[in-house]
Amino acid sequence: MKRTRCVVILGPTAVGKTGVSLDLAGGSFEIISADSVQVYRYLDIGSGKPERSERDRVRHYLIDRVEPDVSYTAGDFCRDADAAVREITGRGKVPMVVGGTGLYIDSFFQGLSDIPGIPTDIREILRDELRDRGVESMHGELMRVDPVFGGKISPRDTQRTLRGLEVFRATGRPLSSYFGEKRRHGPGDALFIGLREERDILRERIDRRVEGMMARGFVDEVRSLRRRGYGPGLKSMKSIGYAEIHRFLDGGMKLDETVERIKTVTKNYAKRQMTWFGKNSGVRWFGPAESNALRETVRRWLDGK
RNA sequence: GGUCAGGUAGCUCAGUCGGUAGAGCAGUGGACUGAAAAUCCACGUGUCGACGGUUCGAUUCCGCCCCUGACCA
Repeated sequence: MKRTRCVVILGPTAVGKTGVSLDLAGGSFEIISADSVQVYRYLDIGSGKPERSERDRVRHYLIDRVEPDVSYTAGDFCRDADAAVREITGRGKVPMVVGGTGLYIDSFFQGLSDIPGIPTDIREILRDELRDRGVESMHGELMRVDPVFGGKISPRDTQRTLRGLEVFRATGRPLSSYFGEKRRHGPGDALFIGLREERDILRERIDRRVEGMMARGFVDEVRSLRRRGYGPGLKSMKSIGYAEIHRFLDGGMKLDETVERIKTVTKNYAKRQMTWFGKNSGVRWFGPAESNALRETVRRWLDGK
């Protein structure tokens, strides 16, 4: 078996990826969700998961993959997506990767360096040190052990500073020393399709989408998450909307402010996604009026074995 | 009607002991190797409410007017 064929649908939030992918799926595709929030069980409304009925119609992978208290990563995604691709092709179908998490998609198709997992105690120690010393001091330490990586990031970039340090402490090697060693993951033969929408229209769609989530009981969803013991400290609960509603439930914001805030941060996010995907060469972009051309492109690609 | 507090960037506000002003948020552009819906970087000229006065010079001081809020009637 050589290169597995695969279609990828990407684009900013609220652009309509779910609808388009379900339209295209027909009987020949099964969908792999490349979405860092839809992987979590119980995060349904706020993550914009496809409806149950839609998931019954077309088989979906990597939705509800883990409980909300685990920390799912890009590496996990690569492994899981790999297995899903194998399963789908084994069933005689074509995998369609659909999602807006650029890091997941790039990691899967361009590969991720093979860095060992980090023991949780190292992460905990780092978090304590961060609290005591502050980011800049931590970044100073990173500059001593990995000036290449440290020099590329801001001294205030908490996330990457900690990442650099945890890799060094766990493996004794600078993170940057792994960068040359890439392991290829995804299928080599993929058709990348980007969904685009005019900026102002996308912003309006986001407003309506957030309002729809609130109407469908987003707040209750977060309440029940809390009842199950999934509090605001969890990684999954830092996701857009969830973090804001936790704050609302803790009395930190009024409801109307919360809704406005969610709309705003969703728009911020859509912009970041467009920046990410914009860098991606080899993506064929389609607007909302070009669904026929899109369909035709996919059909031709499928037939052109 | 009176008193007090305000009217400064799209929004919330800071400031100028008189020399035409700057933060946060928003917005725009960008980065991105296992938390990525995360994390981070860059970009700040606007009749400083209107009109007069004082002054070499007023957004700043004075007068008057308009608007907003609170309180008193």
